[in-house]
Amino acid sequence: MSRIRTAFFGTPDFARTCLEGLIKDAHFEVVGVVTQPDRPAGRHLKLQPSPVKDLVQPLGIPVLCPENVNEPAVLEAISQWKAEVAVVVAFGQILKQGILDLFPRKIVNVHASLLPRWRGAAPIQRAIMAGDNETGVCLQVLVLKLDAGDVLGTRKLNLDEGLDAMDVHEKMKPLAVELLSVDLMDYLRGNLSPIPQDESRVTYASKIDKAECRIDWSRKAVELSNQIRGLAMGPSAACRREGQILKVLKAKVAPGMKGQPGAVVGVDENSFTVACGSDGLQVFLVQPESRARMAVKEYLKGYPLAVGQMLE
RNA sequence: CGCGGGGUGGAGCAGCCUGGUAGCUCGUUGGGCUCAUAACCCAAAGGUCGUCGGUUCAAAUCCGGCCCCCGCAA
Repeated sequence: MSRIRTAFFGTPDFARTCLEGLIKDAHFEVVGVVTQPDRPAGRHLKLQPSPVKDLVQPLGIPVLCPENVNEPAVLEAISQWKAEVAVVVAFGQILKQGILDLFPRKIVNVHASLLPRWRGAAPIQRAIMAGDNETGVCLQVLVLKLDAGDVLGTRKLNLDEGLDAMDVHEKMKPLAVELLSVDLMDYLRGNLSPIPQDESRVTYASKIDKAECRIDWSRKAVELSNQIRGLAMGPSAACRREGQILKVLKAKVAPGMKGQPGAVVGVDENSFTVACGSDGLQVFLVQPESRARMAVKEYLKGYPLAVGQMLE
């Protein structure tokens, strides 16, 4: 059995998991990887390799880290790999026609939503923030228009168990790997017909803006819960206590709690509850400014809260 | 040299500015109360105050070096 020569484009942790899956899969031979250049990151802004580069470098697989993949020189280097198929997962750069031409109908993308819903940058977060009941992962043929390709396969994920973006991200990993090992193979063998997206159902998942992280206590508790869960992976939702930022990382709706929005209306050993526009929000995990995240149980020992106190 | 916060009994914090008895909320252990308890009452154990040096009669506190941790940002 000859293995399919495969090129991989990806950058963060999620892409790394997908790549690991491909490398372990005997049907594929990963002959080259493209990822984002090392970026300054961490506490002193030292250059850090992407998770994908980190995985692949010790394995001796060729890696390209171009500032812009669409440069002719980069295209040329990629074509040298003589890959038959390309897989793109959270790469972070827009692929233009030049790349697509290297892999006619054989460049596919794993996208973390149920396309055509949530095309774009932050699909997991947007699905949760919008209060969707389900989301998922799908495999699509890459086309020039962002996330608008024919869909090859889908794996659904129920969203209604208080999962936050971090949880969903983790649950999606094995589903993505499955799409690449099963659905992609089916497609390449011609056993699967691509399904065009229904353009009337398209929504866009624009990237998260920091301004969206502010908790507005006058909103409904259920909306705040969605906001908190959706932002759990990125910057996190935050309010202020006496001028200091207080991130809220885990909370649930406390039905029936009433009070002036932002007022603490209940405190017990493991949580505190804040009144919202409707119902209340019971908070379990927080992160004070300049501190590590901590359970509210611990938080209350050092930062006592009393009923009646206001959060902004 | 990206910006900022911090290292104080097992946990989360206060005390530092204005040097002079190691504090708070918990936890742990023992005892009491109780039909009972994760509740309540009493008591106890447990800390080289990150580290090295300096100033001082005296340093958790002031000064300097070093180590470590965290947040923001990207």
